[in-house]
Parts: sequence; structure tokens; C-alpha cells
Amino acid sequence: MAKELKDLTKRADNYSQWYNELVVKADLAEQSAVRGCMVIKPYGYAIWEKMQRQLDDMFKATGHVNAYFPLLIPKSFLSKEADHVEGFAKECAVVTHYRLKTDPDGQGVVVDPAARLEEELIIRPTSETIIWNTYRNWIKSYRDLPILCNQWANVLRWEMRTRLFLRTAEFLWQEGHTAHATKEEALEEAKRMLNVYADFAERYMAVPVIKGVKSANERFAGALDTFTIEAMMQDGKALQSGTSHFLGQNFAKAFDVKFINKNNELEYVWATSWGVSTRLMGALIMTHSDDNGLVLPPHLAPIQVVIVPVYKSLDQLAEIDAKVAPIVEKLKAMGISVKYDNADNKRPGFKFADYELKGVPVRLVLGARDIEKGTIEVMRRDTLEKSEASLEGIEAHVAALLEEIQANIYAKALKFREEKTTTVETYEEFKEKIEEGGFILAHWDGTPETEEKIKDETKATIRCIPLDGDKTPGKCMVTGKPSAQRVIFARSY
RNA sequence: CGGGGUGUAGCACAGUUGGCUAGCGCGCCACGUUCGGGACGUGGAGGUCGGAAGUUCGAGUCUUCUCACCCCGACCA
Repeated sequence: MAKELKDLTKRADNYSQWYNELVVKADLAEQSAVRGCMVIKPYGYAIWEKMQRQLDDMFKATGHVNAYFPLLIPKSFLSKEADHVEGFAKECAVVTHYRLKTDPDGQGVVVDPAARLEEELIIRPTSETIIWNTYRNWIKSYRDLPILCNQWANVLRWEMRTRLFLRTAEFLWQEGHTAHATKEEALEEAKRMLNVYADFAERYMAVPVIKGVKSANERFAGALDTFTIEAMMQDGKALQSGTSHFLGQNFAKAFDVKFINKNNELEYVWATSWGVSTRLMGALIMTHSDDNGLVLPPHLAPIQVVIVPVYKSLDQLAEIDAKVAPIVEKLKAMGISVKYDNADNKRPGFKFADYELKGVPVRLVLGARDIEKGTIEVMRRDTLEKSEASLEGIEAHVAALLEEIQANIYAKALKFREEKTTTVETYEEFKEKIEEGGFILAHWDGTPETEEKIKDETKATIRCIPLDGDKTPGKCMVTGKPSAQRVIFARSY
């Protein structure tokens, strides 16, 4: 076991291997038997559930409701919106038959050729099409609007190259799909949800993000505008962590969704869609982890506090059990999730290392020595600092410490991002800086051609045109043409 | 889809110019001593060497095919 962790540290020079290994060792997920898919293990899923619950609350608080739409989409639906089909066609799994039969020439089963579907079905890569096909029947009048639905689901995209959590073929996500009577209202909704995502990332995940608009090249297939939150990982690469799309009337036109407005005129419906996925788990891991393993933000840690007893005999353990019981009760009453690990089959040192690997924010250790002094050892995962605290009132101390850790890891990540963000004036300077990783603020003439050229030459893309911050115009670093404001460039996942 | 690499016990690997009964470490199981930072001793269980075909007296080792996975690209709302 000790060796495994050393291996992990040794490989830190290869960030993506280190990440991969960390995900597996910390018991979050593993590769499944199916290419590009993953098994999310109970510990990993517990984190996802916490994220889900929090996001769901935030959606409800902004007036949204949950619904569920089919997994399978008739192939023809996908082709109704030209850009959409272009974007997704090449990564769709297709259902062609509905029956198997035993192999007449051998063992096992074969696809029954007689059971070919008249129209093939695709497994949803996203649900805009099937949802807008459904919305047509729901919307007749402005009185039916807005529709503010969210769906928690799995989707499938046949990616060429996959990575646990960051880009798996099948992934879990939520997708919000809203319908509005006016352009303004739809735009406002798209921005509202971007803010919800940013808020969630920063307050719960402790991951600082930059809110912005995608350039045309990076825009969602079928959207007029794609808003994004971009985070920086510890290797300086960018990770698109959530998107919110203003779809205009594209899908309403494709699926013929019209309504009678207040002026008694027939009009197409305005749309948005927005989503975050299990990729957020990747962001969480890659933002905070260190060579000892995960570092989970207290607001999302399935176990916020672990208590480990140190004892020589079972009598001593019984004594510690009695001391710990009221602490556990009080912490639980405060809404803090606590695990008392008094399992007799593992030694304390093993437990220490294991809970560090799993990112438990606070560890309490209690032994005969402490009981004598009326103290308890407190270890915080973010800094690995140990301290002694009084047993009396330890609950309040822990509660305060959890908040402190939450704030500290956010501040640490923000500081890291700021240090790795540079401003450049020339393309030469850009090429040099991009090798160091991180975000680069530079002027760009706004054309897809220039962006493409930069991508070809440096592998960096425009992560977003920031919504907040400096808006002073300038000149494109490549072409010298006018630029409205600096945009963020980075290499990305 | 290109370039490179790896498939041998749950994990990580060794296995010589083909050679006789396939190995080490970690983990696992039993017992004992331990227990304040991944304990130690003794004993034990666990393998159709990724799959198929071939060469050979003999294949983990050589040949061909095939499958899977990893890394780097390409691709990626």
C-alpha cells in the first residue's frame, strides 16, 4: 500500500497519468468493460450525489422543475437542425435492431436480421431534439410560457479518446431546456444559469471559474451564443466546466414550435439549454488534489470528519468509544457528516493514509494520551497541519475549521490561477508563454480564421471572451486588426 | 484514424540465446506479537502466461493473425 502511493507521487510528472491513477486509488471510479465508459464507485458516486442535490436545489430556487425524456431519439430528429447534426452526427451510437436470436450456426446469439428497425434510433448525445419535438405539443399560447424544465440523465457520445470523468463515452449530467416568449427573456435565462453554475463551482466545489462567451468556433452546435465557465487545472490547462446556451429560435424553427403572442401574432419560441456533467468531478479532483491524494471541499465531501481511535487494548478502545460517541452525536446534530472508524482490523497509520487519499477534510485522533490531557488531535487535509484542541467544545472548533478549509482551498486555487494568468501584447510573446501553461489574455480580431491559425500553430484555443473585467479595446496580436477586448487563450482538456 | 508502448495471480512486475515443476513484491487468508503515520514473524490460498493458428521433441519466450488497454497526436456542444 505504501508503495502504491509512492508510485502515484513518482508519476506526478505525467499529470494525466497521475490523475487517472488518483481516480482509481481514491476509489472514485474505474474503467468499465465497455470501451470509454466508467464505473462510478460508491465513494465517487456519493460526491456526485452531493453535487446533484445542491444543483437541484439551486435550479428549483430559480423556478425550474424536473422532467424526463426518452433515451432513444429517432434518427430523423437529429437532422432537423443543420448545425446540430453537423456537431453530433459523428459521435452517435445507433440502434438498428430490436431483437437477438440464437445463432443457427453456432453458440451464443446474433442480431436477428428480420428485426431491423424501419427508422433507426440514436442514443441521445444530448436531448434538444426530442425535447423540442415534445414542446411543440405543449406550447400554443404565450400563456404556456415559459417552460423551465431540467432533466437528470445519462448521455452517450462515441468519443475517440476518453478519460475518466473528463471525457467518457457515457456520462451523467443534467440538461435544462427552457422555452420563452421573448428573446430578452431567453437570453436572461441563459445568463442566469451561467451564474448559477459559477456560484456552484465557487461556493461548493471551491473551484474559481471565469464566466464568458464562446467564440464561434467553440460554440454549441445549434446555438447563437454559448456561455461558459472555465476553470484552470493544476497543470495549467483549461477545463470547460459548464455551459449555458442561448439557442435563439433555431430549434423552434426546426421542430415547428410556434405560439400566439400577446399581440395575437404567430411567433417561434425562444430557447435555452444548459448543462453540467460528471466532468465536474474531474474539475474537483484536478483543482485541489496533491501527492497525498484527493483534497475534497468540505461542502461536498461525503465524509467531512473522520475520527480515528488509537489504543492498545480493547478495554482502552471501549473507553475511547465512550468519549467519542457524544462528539459524533453533536457533530451529526450540526449537520456534519462524521465517520468514527473504530474498526479493529486496520492500524491507525493505515487509516490516516487512507482517509488522506480519499480527501476527508478533517481528521480527529483520540488516544489514551489525549484523554488524560482532555485534548484531541486535529488534522486538516488542505495543509496537513496537526494541532491539539480541547475535547470540550471540539464540535464548534471542527465546524469552524471546515468553513476555513473550504475558504482556504478556494483561495489557494484562485491564487494559483492568478499566478498562471498572463497578459501578452505580441504573438511571439504568446507562443513563448503558452508553453508554460496557464491562461493568456490577448487581443484577437474576432475572426474564426485567426483563431484557427493560432490553434494550428500553438494548440491553444480561445476558452472564452470574459464577461467581467477589462473591456479596453486594442489590436489583434496576430493580424493587428482592431480587437474589442482581451480574450482568454489556453490549452484545454 | 496515425505514431509509440503494454498484455504473466486482485494490483504492480521479473522471466536469459526456446528447456523440464512459472517466479518476486504488495494485497488476501490463518495464528502470534503489535497498534500515536501505510507493522513484523511463521504458515497458506490464488495462474488454462489476452485470444487463435503455426514452427518445434519441447513455446510465457519464435512467426502470423486478432483482441484489449495505456501514452502522444488527430477529434472533442
